[in-house]
Amino acid sequence: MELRPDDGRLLRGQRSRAAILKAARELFAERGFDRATLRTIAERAGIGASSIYRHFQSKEELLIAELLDLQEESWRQFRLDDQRKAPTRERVSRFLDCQHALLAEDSDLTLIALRATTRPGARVAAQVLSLNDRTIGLLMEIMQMGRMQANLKRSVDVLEAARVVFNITQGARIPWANGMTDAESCRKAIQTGVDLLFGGLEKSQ
Amino acid sequence: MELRPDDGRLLRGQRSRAAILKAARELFAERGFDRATLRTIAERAGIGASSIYRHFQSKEELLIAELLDLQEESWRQFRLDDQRKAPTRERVSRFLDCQHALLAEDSDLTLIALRATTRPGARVAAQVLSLNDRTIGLLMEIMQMGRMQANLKRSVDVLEAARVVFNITQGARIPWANGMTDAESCRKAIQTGVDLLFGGLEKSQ
DNA sequence: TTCATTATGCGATTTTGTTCGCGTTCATGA
DNA sequence: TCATGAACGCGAACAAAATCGCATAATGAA
Repeated sequence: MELRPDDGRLLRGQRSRAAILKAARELFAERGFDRATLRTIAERAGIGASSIYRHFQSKEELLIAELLDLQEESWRQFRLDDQRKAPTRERVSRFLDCQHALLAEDSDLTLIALRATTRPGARVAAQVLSLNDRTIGLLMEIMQMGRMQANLKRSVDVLEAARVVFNITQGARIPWANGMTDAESCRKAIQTGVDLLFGGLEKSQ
Repeated sequence: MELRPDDGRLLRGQRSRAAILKAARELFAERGFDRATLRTIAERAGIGASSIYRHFQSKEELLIAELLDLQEESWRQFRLDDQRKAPTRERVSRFLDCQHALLAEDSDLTLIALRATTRPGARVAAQVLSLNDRTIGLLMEIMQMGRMQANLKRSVDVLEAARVVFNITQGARIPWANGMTDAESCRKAIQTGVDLLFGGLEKSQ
């Protein structure tokens, strides 16, 4: 039987879900993902620890929900003043800068998203991979436009190119998220990588 | 006080360590990393579960030891008939093919190595990151030679270029390790990525 | 020998993510 | 009014990695 959207049980559930997410965000920010236990999150949210599993399938999902919002926001900011006629390289750079600006505030997010992709079969892995695919899709869109405008070589496989760009960002963030480089070096590494990709390595004769 | 290398305690420790690694490899191969518990590993190795921690700091380290061997082996195979005068692109491709051929037999290894890099502060994370750096170093060597032989543009930052190549491989392996593509598609994705990087995306005028 | 030191081994315990069984609440329909 | 079913909540329990305190064995120094 179908429940009406304003059913009292559903409403209570939504309040709980929101309280859990709020508590989780706070505690992740205070102690980091691994040090924030589900029991303390539940306590702050005012419910029992096991009740969390009525709303999320795993601890990681608590963070991924946040990553999803963040990505949406970065795309929104990018589109805010995207010059569709600008050179493809510049558009890609701006896209990555928008993303970096937001991600740079929370290295845990990057790390846990990556960790989630090492849980084959889990729903959270599929979520992150599909989120990655959406990012790749947007990059592909930008590059496809460049290819049409004869800005890029016609021989370029835009899907593969978008994947390469994505992998460059992903790879550059790992040392940063491990505290081995700062956010600015991470940004520069991404930019350098993109420049190399666009310009190519081989001497043109 | 310094212990002699043939001290009875050290020898016993080495035997235990070897037994643990042997049992771990077998069980990882039989059930995969996550399904192999430390208790069963310890049981097969003929020791107590907690004793494993005398020799390794975490379960993941048991697998990383294997990854280390595998990398050494792939480098050995690469050097076996490396044509130092061949075009840089070809040398890089061969390098990656050697690596892929060995890794393709064990997707768990790739996945757990990646997961290990999401454990900031842990020794295993540093181990994997430093192993990655060695791979990047070898790639850099190859490209530096190409740059000297005027095979690559002089403006190329070989370290960054090597990082990009590495990130391409790393990124391409995630969907494969999650069972979303097969090993051959993974290999092709790596090759396509490298080709794009060498050729560049932009139209040369 | 005796004592101190060091590496190793181990059972008990802790920690933490997750599952289970049961109860509660709330709308619906006969 | 009362049974039904669905979403939610919870304490107990489970699973597995990791920690702790203590015991044992091996060696060298006194």
